[in-house]
Amino acid sequence: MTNIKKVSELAGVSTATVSRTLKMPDVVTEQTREKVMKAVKAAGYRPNWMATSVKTGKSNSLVVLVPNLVNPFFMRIIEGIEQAAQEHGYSVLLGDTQGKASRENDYAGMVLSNRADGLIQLDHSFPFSEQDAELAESVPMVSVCERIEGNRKFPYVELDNYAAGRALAHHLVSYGHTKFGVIAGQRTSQIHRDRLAGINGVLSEEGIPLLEQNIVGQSYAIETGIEGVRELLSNETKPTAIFCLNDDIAIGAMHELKRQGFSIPDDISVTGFDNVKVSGYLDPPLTTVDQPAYEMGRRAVEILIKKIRQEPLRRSREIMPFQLLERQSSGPARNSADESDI
Amino acid sequence: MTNIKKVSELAGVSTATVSRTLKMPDVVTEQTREKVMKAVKAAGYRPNWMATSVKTGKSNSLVVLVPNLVNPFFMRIIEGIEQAAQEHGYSVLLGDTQGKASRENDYAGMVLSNRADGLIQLDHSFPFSEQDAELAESVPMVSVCERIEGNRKFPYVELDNYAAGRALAHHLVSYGHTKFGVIAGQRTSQIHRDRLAGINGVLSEEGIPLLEQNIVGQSYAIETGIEGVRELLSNETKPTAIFCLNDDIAIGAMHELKRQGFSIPDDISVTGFDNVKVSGYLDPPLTTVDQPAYEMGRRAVEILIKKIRQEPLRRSREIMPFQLLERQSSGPARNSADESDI
DNA sequence: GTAAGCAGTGTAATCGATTACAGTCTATCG
DNA sequence: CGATAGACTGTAATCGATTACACTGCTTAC
Repeated sequence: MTNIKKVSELAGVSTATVSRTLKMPDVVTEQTREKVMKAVKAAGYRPNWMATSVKTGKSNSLVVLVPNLVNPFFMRIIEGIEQAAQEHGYSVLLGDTQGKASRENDYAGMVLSNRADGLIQLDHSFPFSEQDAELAESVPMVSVCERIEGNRKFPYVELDNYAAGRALAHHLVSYGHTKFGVIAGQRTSQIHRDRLAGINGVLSEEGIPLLEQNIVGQSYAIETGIEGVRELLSNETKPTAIFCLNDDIAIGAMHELKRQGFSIPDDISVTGFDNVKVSGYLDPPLTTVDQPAYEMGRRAVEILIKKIRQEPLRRSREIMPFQLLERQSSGPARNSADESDI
Repeated sequence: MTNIKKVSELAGVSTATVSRTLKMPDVVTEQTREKVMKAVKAAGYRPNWMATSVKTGKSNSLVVLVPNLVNPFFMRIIEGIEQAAQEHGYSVLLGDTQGKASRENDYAGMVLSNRADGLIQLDHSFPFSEQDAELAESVPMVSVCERIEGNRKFPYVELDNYAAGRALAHHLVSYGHTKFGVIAGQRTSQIHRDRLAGINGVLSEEGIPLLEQNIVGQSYAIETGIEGVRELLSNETKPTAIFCLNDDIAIGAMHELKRQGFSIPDDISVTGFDNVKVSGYLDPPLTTVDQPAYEMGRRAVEILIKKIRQEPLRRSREIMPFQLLERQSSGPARNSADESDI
């Protein structure tokens, strides 16, 4: 292994000078700088990252906790995180938690053992274990999309999910829909509550009931959409419009509806959430809410780095703008009241 | 910061004993073990990861170089990588290269500076810069899906892309197709060459020509599929079947074909490659080749760790099995020879 | 001509661990 | 009873850097 000592011997200077040449080139003479640089090249020397980290106490790494890697929406966020981190000289440790607490504990522990300087949580849970909870209070941590549960004071970057829920609801109500179904994801998350509250807000203002039995599903997967549709259609009052709480669910829902011979949106309208790449290329293209996922990832990193550097935050909540994308999976409600069978 | 010294004072033992209690619990007395563990708990102590790494010379991290995070196929691979790494006590540093050499250099450099112990490359390029090339010879590196270019001797895990190309071609030829189009991704990659060679192999055996002008596209994106279809349909002889060299391209191609009023597969058959999650839920579901992406990621890690530990490899090429999924986007070729307009 | 100041470099302490080596204590054996 | 082995524990060197402090030599000011 080529270390700083070897280089210093090669260059005929002290290790201190080598270190200075590399970190603060302007404090050494041009002569020595040249000597040192030549030795560095000759030896193929790279400072040992770990050693530098021990000394400086900074790892220049961030951990990102993701419940599920395959969701393209998360990946957009992570892309933003990765870019911004890179630009600030940080690197990203990937923590696929699969939503399991033990995994979260493990990855979150990285910050406590100086393996990472900060933590970005994409899920809604507090990722530390009970016994680490106290230590964790001072850990730089930010959540994106979700809000960390409990009355913790961690900053977060999220969408105005309530308003987005309202926007979608208004959109469908204005098309004359009165019978709704909802296929939900993780029920325990704040996202779920906010989106549903937004939808419910509009519906109750309009005097439209949303029965508990018409809210089905509990995971953000394509299969949930399929099962959700089956469940909704087995109820006595069939919906003419289905809110899917993310695009994957909507993909499954649309697939199953078409398989059963329903036409979208003529028989039933479907909406999603997130605007993943494919949703614009489905048949029909999916009406959904666009989230600036990439930008949200970037913002999370900027906030986190401020936290790490102990710079003051202007605000601890960052609400990003959404955009309702009215595409062709939603349309006017059927006129007649009886489409009990096709 | 709570360090080992503080704990040792708290427990009334030496730092050596603390270290031993944590790493080799069986060499200390039960008494001291208890004392130490109590102090560890009381102080909320976690060994400093960086310090351990400096001493042991191992970072227990792997870098993964990905050209594009949003491709769900890559994410499946990374999921496998992440899982396997975790199980072996390694963590994953994510390197989104965007296909740029400078980025690759940066991330690959992590191994040279002891920030990571090994490297997994998902792209086909040799990720080190010219001046690092020599040092890089001894770096533990594995490529997945792709093969690192140049006559380097790095192990890789891949599909039999040639055979998979042949399988798809056989499938379409057996349906009576004779006029083909290909929408390709990255032309420089080995994958591209192998898949195309497989297709070409079958076609030439069958005496079916594949003109250069019917091979279009050069990136693995949905938009490539759209543009590719436009380009193919503007040629004088229109294809009755289109090979898309990945599923994203196929998604775009199907979308554009349907937009132009073509029926799939009645007018034109479409095939993909990779079997990403959504491809089974498209309308019609996409005929494609399934790659065991998750498993490939796992295998890559296993091989890499063997390399890191300098254990001998049984073989340096790992060819994974594929599976042709015949779904509904492909079917019999139209009988008539003239479907010049619809 | 001497003191002060400054630029450039070296010496050695330090970061937080691990671990070779040495030392202490107890148990066992002849 | 003394020697010896074995079980624990402590001391201090070490990993590969960074950096406070000290030192040297030169310039400038009085």
